[in-house]
Amino acid sequence: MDAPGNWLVATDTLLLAAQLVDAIQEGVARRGFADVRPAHGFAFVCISGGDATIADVGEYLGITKQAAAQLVRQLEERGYVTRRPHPLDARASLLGLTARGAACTRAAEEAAADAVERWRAQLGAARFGHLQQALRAVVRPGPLRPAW
Amino acid sequence: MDAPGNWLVATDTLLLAAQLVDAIQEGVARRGFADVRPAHGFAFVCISGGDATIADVGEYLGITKQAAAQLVRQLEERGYVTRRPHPLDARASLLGLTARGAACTRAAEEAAADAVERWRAQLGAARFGHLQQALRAVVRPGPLRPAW
DNA sequence: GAAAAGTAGACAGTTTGCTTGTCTAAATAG
DNA sequence: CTATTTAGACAAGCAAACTGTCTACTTTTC
Repeated sequence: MDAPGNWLVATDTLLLAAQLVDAIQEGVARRGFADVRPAHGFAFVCISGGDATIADVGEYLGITKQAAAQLVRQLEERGYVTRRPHPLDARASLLGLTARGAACTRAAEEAAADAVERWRAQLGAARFGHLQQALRAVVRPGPLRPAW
Repeated sequence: MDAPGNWLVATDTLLLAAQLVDAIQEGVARRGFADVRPAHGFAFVCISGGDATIADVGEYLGITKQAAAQLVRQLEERGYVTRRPHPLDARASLLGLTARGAACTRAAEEAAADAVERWRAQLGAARFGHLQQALRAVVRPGPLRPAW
């Protein structure tokens, strides 16, 4: 029941994710976006989908509306996000990425791709494919919370 | 260069790690340890190694000595950790796990093993073995910081 | 062996990211 | 038209991190 390898797999997973986050963070900063945190990047993903509101961002990140509002305000002040009135609901605002926001999203994707590319190089195409498949199979879709 | 699958692999990795953290946290709480956070668990790993000081914990977790001191104080108050004088250095204290601390560590390992066991069940032995191997191959040893 | 420099950890204050609670204005259901 | 829900703002509070400063002890250097 208590397969000894399982704990090792767990720590490897956590360690790998932590290193990936660090690599993305570092790569994004190196590309000129030093004032964004990982959670901001995840918010970008949600916002770039188009037509997201503050409440949507909150639900996506698994935080309260208030926390999401604060996060969006920061991104607005820093020039990553704009708000325009919702055409159908005068209470709400629709969020959108500025050019800088889109550039930052691209930087994050590039940094992530670079890091993952190293995995591919280390594993070779076949084993990398297995990894890719296995991840897809065990992960459940859900919000990308900046947990722990 | 910009392999489209890479970003997906990255988000799957992050998502999987977040879900794993949640599962461990939930399993540990269900086993009777509701007052510990993930970072505490990582501190236990460091402390259970034996002969760790507060500064060691701080370095291991990638936080300042002050933050580590506060964390250790909480764990002491909650009965997970003890301090004894350092035999060679009157300034320092050596940390150790109490029985409760050891039990909590075991609970975390069990919860993690349970979560990973689900992966094994979903993948089958062969594909799980590939995952295990691939993780081992790409992860670099390092401190298990509660990053992001 | 004494003076200088470094280190372990405590104490105090500040920042930050999140929380709950309350409020408004607008939308929707009856 | 009234009652309920909802989007988001405002305020206060909490907790985990940070920096800065201090004391006591060790280690290094002369």
